[in-house]
Amino acid sequence: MSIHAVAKKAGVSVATISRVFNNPEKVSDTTRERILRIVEELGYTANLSARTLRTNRSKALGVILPTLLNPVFAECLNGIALEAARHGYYILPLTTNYDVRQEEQAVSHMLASNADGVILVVSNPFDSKALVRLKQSNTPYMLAYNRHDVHPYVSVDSEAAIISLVNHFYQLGHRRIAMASGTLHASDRAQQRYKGYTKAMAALGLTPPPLIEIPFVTSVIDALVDTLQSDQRPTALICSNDLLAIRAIRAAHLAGLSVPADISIAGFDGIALGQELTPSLCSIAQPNEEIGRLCVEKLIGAIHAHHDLTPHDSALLPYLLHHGESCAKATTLL
Amino acid sequence: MSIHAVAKKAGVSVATISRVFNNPEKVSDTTRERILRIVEELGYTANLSARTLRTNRSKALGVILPTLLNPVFAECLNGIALEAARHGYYILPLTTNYDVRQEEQAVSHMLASNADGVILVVSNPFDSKALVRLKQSNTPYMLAYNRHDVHPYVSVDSEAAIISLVNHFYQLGHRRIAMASGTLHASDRAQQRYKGYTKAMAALGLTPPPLIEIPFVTSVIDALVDTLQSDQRPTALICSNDLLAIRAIRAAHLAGLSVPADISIAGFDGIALGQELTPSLCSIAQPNEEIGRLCVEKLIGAIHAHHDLTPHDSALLPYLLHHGESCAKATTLL
DNA sequence: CTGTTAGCGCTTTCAA
DNA sequence: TTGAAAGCGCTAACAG
Repeated sequence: MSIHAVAKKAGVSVATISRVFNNPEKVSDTTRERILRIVEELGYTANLSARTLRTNRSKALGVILPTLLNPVFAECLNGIALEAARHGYYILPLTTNYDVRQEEQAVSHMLASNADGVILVVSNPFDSKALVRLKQSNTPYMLAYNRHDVHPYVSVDSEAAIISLVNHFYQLGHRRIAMASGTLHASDRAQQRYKGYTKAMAALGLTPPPLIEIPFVTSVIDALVDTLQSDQRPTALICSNDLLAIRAIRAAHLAGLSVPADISIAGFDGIALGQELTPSLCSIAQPNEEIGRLCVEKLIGAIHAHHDLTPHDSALLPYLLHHGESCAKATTLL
Repeated sequence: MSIHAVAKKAGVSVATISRVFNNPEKVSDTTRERILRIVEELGYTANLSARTLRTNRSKALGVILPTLLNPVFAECLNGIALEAARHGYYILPLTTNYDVRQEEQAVSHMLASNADGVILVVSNPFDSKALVRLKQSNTPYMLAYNRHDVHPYVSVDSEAAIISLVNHFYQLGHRRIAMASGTLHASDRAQQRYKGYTKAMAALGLTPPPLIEIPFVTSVIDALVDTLQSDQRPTALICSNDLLAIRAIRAAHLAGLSVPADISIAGFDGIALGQELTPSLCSIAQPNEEIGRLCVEKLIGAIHAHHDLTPHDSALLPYLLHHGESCAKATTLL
């Protein structure tokens, strides 16, 4: 079913059919309507590969994310999808599972697929070959969640966010405030969050216990139960993301502690599900959908203006401290 | 950066470059290696639009899902992505937000994008225009989660699953077993699950209370709190999916009930997160990744064999009853 | 083993 | 307002 079949049936040239879709005002009302009827009747849809090849524009935005199993990214993708659709763009999502090799492949795929722009989150923007490749390609792109001086990004100030969280705990009477994180070197966000933690602790004159760094392969619960059972256990635990916080709550439960009576636990990300849990999750909430939406808005702006995005286009969005039930005042017993 | 640039730089014809990628054995070792070096140097990647247009194969599988905000579908997509990658296929995911109009658009987009096959879950396969369109297109497709006699699908026997769950509750001493569900007409799965519930209750000689049907727009918690506070409240509640069950647990909490001491709550889907919660979620677990994986396997088999998939290719995968902490023996007080 | 060439379906200039 | 025709980048005969 090609444009030729439609042209033949309508008794016009293929150019006219094409115009009906791309420059409808250049076709007389009567023929346009007749053609549209035939198109409907035949169920014709333009072949996007041919269109893309010819115009060198795909109307598709590539989206490269670590995983969709973490709702943070699913929420962000949702924001991207809605805004893209609003502008008549398709999206081409790909996940990398936090693997730099896959990040590079994903970028290659986006370029090969003629994506008009790319939104991506990489493990580490400071040594990402994928990012270099993308920058060289002259395809407009936007980092989400990552932050780097020479690349445009949309993110939140994680460091400041954690500082405000530590201060919040302090005001609730907590002194033994610990932090748990995934592998630090695998994520610049985790690094920023940890940095905020050490800064805040220092500013308060508190000695931070060593970071509880949990490798990907390790069971979070196994890693935490020991710490939580020691008699020098923290009264408050900051987790570098919400999924980790949920597991920490379970670890506390298995260690015989109740949350928040015995220990306060907070996360980072603000996944929607956190508010539905019992206890509801205390978390630094990022505007995940809005991060995605804004990336699209800026990207499409750049595409239409025929210019690339620069660090000057970066944006830092406000975060929110969700006061969930998983955090409470420190008991004076410890 | 086209194939011509590479050919020019290598001093060969474009055909040779093409062969290096598609029939490497037809090119002498020395030229092949030289060309690969140049390709690397130039960062050349074949233009997929051109390739697809020419070959009429995209090596892409379309995936149409209701939403990625429900982990069931994110998990399924993950299974799809892994298996597709293993076979050298890309995926082209699209979400429809349970909207039939968007389902139709998604199918159109997949056809326009020359997807070699499509995996989809629709609201209701019995009146889906999207599904009819797809069937007529001669593009191989596979339904996931849905079940219908004239379409190929991969799913689980939801009805039998719920029956076993009701019996499980019965054996735990529960008699007032209620069910909550999203809008029934919007999902054939919800219908199957409800049917299993009424059948099982009848077989046990129990009178089922009316289904608690919760429209999309309504707050689940508001909808449930009343029921849970009545003195004829159920001692066990079956939710037609895990997200609903998580909200029901919260509603119980707000109604002053503790789970599972006062009320047992079970879900359906077996999202991975359910096992990390406290209490861990009792749920009928579907093999979500395997459902996705199998869809891909069958689809690629059909693509390579140049035949369509038929109802004969359908598969019903085994489910598992996760005995989570959210369910327990009925207290004899009621 | 390598080159020449037609043509996939579409858009777009140019001419009528 | 419409048509003819070139050409986007690639693959796959076919020829050598």
